[in-house]
Amino acid sequence: MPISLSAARNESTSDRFTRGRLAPIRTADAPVTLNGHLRTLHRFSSRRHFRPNETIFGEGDPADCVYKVISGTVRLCRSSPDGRRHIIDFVLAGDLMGLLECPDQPAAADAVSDVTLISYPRACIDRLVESNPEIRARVPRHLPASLLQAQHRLFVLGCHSPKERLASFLVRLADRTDLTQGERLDLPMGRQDIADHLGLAVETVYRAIAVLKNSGAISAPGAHELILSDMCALRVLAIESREAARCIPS
Amino acid sequence: MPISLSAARNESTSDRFTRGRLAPIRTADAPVTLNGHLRTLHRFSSRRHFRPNETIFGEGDPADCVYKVISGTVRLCRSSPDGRRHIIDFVLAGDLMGLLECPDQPAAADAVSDVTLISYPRACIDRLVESNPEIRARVPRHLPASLLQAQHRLFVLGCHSPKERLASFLVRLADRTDLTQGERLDLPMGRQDIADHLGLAVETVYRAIAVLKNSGAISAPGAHELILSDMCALRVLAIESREAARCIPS
DNA sequence: CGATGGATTGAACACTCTCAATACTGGTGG
DNA sequence: CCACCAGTATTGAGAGTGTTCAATCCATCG
Repeated sequence: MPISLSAARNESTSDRFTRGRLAPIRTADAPVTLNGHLRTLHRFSSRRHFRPNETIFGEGDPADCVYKVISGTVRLCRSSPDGRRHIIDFVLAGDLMGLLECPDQPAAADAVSDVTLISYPRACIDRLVESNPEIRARVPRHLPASLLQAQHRLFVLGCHSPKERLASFLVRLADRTDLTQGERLDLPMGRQDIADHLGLAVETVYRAIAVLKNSGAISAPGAHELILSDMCALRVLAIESREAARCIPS
Repeated sequence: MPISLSAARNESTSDRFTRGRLAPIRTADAPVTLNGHLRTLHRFSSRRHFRPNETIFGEGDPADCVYKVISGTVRLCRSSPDGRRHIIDFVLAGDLMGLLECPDQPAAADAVSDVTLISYPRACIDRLVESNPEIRARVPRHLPASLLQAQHRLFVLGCHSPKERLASFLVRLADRTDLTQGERLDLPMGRQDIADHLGLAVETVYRAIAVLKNSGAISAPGAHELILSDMCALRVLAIESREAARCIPS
């Protein structure tokens, strides 16, 4: 189960579903069951808080919960015995993680910044899903999205230069946070995290940032905030394969 | 005759199908419906053949079919306008492709070797799945597996040296073809394909192969077949993160 | 039996990584 | 309030590795 479905821009689905605001279902006995499960879900869910760099769960831990990140940023990483680390993805506020079915966590999760999340026992979720065709039809939409996302990142790691990787990363982050042109982009993660996410050395990340700054595509008021002044240029760099360069200048 | 013909055939198939020739679904008589769907599926499926390098479908084509590869090997690739190409994965005989729900193909597919496959209209599959809980329970298992696989490859591309990437690739190929120790591994794809899959230059692939040969881990009777003489060493190289080095010497 | 395209190897180069040094920053304690 | 400290950010220089360019070999095919 695990891995992160961080691509979950499907907020509407998850929100409604976790908060029990679903419209009543018309099939014979479904409503009762559904409400029962929702109650159970609510009863067993718990809100938790983590400090920066605190571990939420480790690689290989039993994957018995689904999490919804309320605030803060989480990183999902895999590491090899010799210390190399790869950050599969960052999970932002509003995203779900742990949706992927799998007996134990395929990646570790730890807090990048202060994190608040709600954990739901997987069994409850499963029952809820089973008992309700509507939910069933919606939840699995996350997977295809994550898979597409992963494939795109494979493309990036396989073919792109540091500058392009960074642009890719920034563009996606901006899109995920509904950033409007010129607004400040919050970068909760450190440079090392970015490096491990993009398959680069930290210094290379700094240099890529410097290059983008010099070219005028971005500016950096602080280490943890950027202004993407030229989204158009960034999108061109972050070659989005066939939907390439669909550039909408401000 | 190649592409246009096949595309045309595709079209007509799906057209006919989507024009509502299907029996309506009634929950009551599921068995009947199921059989009906199976019949429909059979009627609209078609067996097709492709020569090496022939295109099966292109990136962005409407994704209206699910394919089962009967024989041969297919490569799924994404490419950027400037010619860089990444091979997401190879599809081997017996594998399914096109299961991912998505309006249009996120990657192009073309034949590596001579390929025979059967295509099923997606809509048929969807109805079949909907109408049968057993099938429904099975089909979606593919996705989590693919996602895990993709995440593992991200790790490989992000953190591993050419030698390690090659080892990873070979080990997986061996595992997928149920290769027993010492047996010949068939490598249907060319060196360039391997390079594009591993995010390396062709020459680097040659050199990685040379290194593995010199270390005695593999030997190469021909360009398209290898003998993995030391699977153990290969698995150690192909650091499989937490299940690392689960080495079972012959 | 040339020819074309893939496989293979060599050498030079470019780029990223590594190592190392310096500058910030927030937090702590005097 | 300021000095200090630890961790992170940033920049520089050199080394190593993968890429690029170029040449050769080999096999399949007309």
